[in-house]
Amino acid sequence: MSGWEAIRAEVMARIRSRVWPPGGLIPGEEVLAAEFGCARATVNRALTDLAAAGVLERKRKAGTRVAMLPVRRASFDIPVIRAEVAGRGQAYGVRVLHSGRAVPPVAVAATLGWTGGEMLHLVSLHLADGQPQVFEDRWLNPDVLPLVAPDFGLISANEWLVANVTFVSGDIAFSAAGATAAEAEALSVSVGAALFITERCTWARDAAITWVRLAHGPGYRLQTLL
Amino acid sequence: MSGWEAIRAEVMARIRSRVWPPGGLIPGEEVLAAEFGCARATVNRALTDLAAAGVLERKRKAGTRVAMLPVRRASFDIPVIRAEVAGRGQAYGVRVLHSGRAVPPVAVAATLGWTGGEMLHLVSLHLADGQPQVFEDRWLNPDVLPLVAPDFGLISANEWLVANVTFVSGDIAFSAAGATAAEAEALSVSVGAALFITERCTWARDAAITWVRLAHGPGYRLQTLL
DNA sequence: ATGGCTATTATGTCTGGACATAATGCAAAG
DNA sequence: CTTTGCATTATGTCCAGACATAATAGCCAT
Repeated sequence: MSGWEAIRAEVMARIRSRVWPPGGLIPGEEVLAAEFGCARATVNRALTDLAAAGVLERKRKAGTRVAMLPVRRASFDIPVIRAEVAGRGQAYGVRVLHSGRAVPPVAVAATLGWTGGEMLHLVSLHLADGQPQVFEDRWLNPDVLPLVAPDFGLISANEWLVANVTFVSGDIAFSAAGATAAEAEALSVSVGAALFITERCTWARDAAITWVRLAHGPGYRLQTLL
Repeated sequence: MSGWEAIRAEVMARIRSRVWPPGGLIPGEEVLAAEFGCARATVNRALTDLAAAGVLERKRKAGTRVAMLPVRRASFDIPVIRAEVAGRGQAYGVRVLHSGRAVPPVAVAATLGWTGGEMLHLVSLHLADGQPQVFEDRWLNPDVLPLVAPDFGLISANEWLVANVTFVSGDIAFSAAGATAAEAEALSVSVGAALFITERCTWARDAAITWVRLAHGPGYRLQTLL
């Protein structure tokens, strides 16, 4: 029960018991090192970790203080549909509903910064034990694909991209939206039913790779411990 | 352009350019330290950071390999309503719609592990420039409150708790749901409209503190960079 | 008072060394 | 052939000291 994790635990205990109240300044690293009988680097390791978790706020010279809001940041694993389904012991499957080339909607082109013409448009449905789970609407930059496009009915587009395309940056957003007609039919819900939406964009060095919108069926939750 | 962040950047560059492909084993810390002309601890700092971000997977003796899924983990700041509203330059306000004591619904009691009788029930509406933003439904353990309860019309329950109650653990979940009658009226949307839901539970050492469900108005997005 | 300069100080980072720990693979014993 | 145990090895952690950096606080001149 020693090491930097023990120090982190002790610091957390003092924060929770309000020995060090929110907003309060805590002793400097050297003082704590002396108290715990370890090197300053070890205290630094613990405090840096807590700062990364949002529990502490550190500034040079100003010192370290307890964050006003004890839990400011949460992190969780981005779900991979196949892994999620397999994790529940169900059989995973994809069904391609539509595949073709078209000019993307303005909203998609704008988000990706796409100024070319047509993109590859792929609409598919992810299944668990044959039951519809997630409705996927994806636009792909055709330049990132090989001349002979892979068969996205065999491997999901997401997994093919992860394995074959160098990605540089991206963003992800969560929201709620009513089911469109296409989504409603594919997911067997009524039009307008509340769906959980994940929207993801990825870019290579200077070119867009893909934009994807996942509509999760009812009951879907994204959960994490604080 | 030196230091452990430079090493992290260089490692990332090699991963992205597929010099080190997904699933591949990368050189050991000592080898990299020699190559970069720095101490092993510095390489360790960089690799540990990338492992925390989910980009690398490290195991003693087995070595370090590039994660199969390049972005497995995302983190973002948990929004604090008052801060969000203020950040947009709008005036923040709360309106308490209901306040009283009652036995909580089974679902709430079960999630919190509450076996007592009545809890404090608080329904309020968060406003930005007078416009409804978020509908809050909260159940509070009365034991954590002082004899003279604070006025939650002046300070939001969340902020009072953060400042006054020692919290130990909790969890948070995001989902989508259709607006209930009460939510629809308060937020000026139609019944059944898709709302983004945040649900949070917190516990003290052994007792429940609070359960809260926030229903965000249409257009709400939770966004983060990858 | 006010503006800018400087000394101080807490954290950030790095070094080069050390021991701890866990997992692997080989070798010896059953 | 299987199992047990040991040596090897890569990462995990730690130390003591050093310098870098940023931000504060006080000082001084205007």
